[in-house]
Amino acid sequence: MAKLDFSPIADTTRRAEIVALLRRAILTGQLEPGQKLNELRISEQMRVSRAPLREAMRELVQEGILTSIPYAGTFVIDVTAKDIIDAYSLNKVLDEFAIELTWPQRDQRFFDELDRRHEAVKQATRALDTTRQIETALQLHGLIHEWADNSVLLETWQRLTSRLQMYFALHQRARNEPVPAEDVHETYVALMKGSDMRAAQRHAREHIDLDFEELLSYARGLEKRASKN
Amino acid sequence: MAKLDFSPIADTTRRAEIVALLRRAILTGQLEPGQKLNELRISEQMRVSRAPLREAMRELVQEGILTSIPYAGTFVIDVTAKDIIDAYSLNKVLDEFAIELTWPQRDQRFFDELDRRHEAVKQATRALDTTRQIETALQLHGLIHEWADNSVLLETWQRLTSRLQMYFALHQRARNEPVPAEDVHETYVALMKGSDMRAAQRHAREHIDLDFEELLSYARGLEKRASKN
DNA sequence: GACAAGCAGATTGTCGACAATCTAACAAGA
DNA sequence: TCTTGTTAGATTGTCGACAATCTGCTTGTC
Repeated sequence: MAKLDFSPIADTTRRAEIVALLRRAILTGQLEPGQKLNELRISEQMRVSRAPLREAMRELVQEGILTSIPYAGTFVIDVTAKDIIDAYSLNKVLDEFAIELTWPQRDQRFFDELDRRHEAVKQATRALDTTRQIETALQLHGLIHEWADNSVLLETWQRLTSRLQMYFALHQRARNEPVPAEDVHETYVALMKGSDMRAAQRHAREHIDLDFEELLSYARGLEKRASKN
Repeated sequence: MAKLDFSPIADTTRRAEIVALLRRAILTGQLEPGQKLNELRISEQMRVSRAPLREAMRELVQEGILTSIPYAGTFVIDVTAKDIIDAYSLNKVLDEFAIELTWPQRDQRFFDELDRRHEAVKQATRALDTTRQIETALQLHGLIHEWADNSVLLETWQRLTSRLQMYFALHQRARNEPVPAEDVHETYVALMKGSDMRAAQRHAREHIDLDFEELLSYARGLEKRASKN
């Protein structure tokens, strides 16, 4: 028999498609933080009944990007400066752990995949596609978590990433400048190919802090705006 | 005005109650790993319709203790030795982080709460109430995560804890001996009250490893049994 | 004008029924 | 005997309607 790997077939339920649609809308900032999701309106727009929509929303609530208040409604989570700080500081810890687990397992396939994802970021950057740039950067970043061979870590990181992606998207949306033009991942990729694990861990931590400062200033702006109400 | 803290009123939806019921059934091992949840049967037993039940199940799927296959059913997650290893190794990392965050914030209220929870564990142990013993031990363990003042960390730890509680419950159920009789938390509490943070972190890691060995042997048994089918 | 009671509209929560899909058993053919 | 097609039953996925709850406005009273 030919040894062909079939990928799992796509989810065929409306629910799964709704989840994907909503998640994308939230993570790209099309649905803004705090905004209420009206079930009737959305279900009519999507041409589905409220049952699968509500189930989809329950999933996203547990995923941490929606929040629900009984009999009041379901809302996109609010973004506070503290949330961003918390998410980032945990992300650092997870990254250090992921690098530690991945390190002894690096092989040619890992390096190839690293390059592939790095290339995808550069391409999105050249195309000035900010949404895609965020996505690809997080995917590059996520390789160590996939490679770490720890399903709980991967799952945890993916949950965290949802929020990070949302924060970045909001940030990008807020300032209308184009994205950081130059390639900030060059050093990271080089270090992950190198032989000094501690250095890689250190850089991951510092590199994060870099983007972080920008995000935080955005979040502080949000805070101020909110406190006026 | 009298400064009285009101606790939030109970969730009034059926969905929330169903979630609580199902979670408890799973975490105490009344529903076994791999077991299928028949929607019609459960909804009849609980005297509710399938809609809130299905929404509840979606939540528990995202919580990581159920797994769903479209048109096939929703099942209690399987427990493999690797899952336990993964969960525990991540738990160690989170613990170290939580201790680091909590350390500078420890105050009298913290110490009091530590003692209170410690006392609850001892009481459950004396009463030979294994289920409650697991619960209280995890609550004692969770104090550092609550005190760390990092909402993302807390949320992450709670997700992880669900599984740990399930693993422990299964383990306790498997062997019919009474639980570890003596108080294994004495040292931990003392260290958390002390002044050597590194020592506390080290102990948390080692103490975990202790219980861990027992759990693992249980998981390996499961593996063997599964591979025979 | 301030305030409470009550009503109307909108929205969420829940229900029972129907449609789509899967599973397992059986039959037909090579 | 093995494979393939068919069918019946059971189960999950989805729908439209109804019940419970909230919100904001109006009304009446002081």
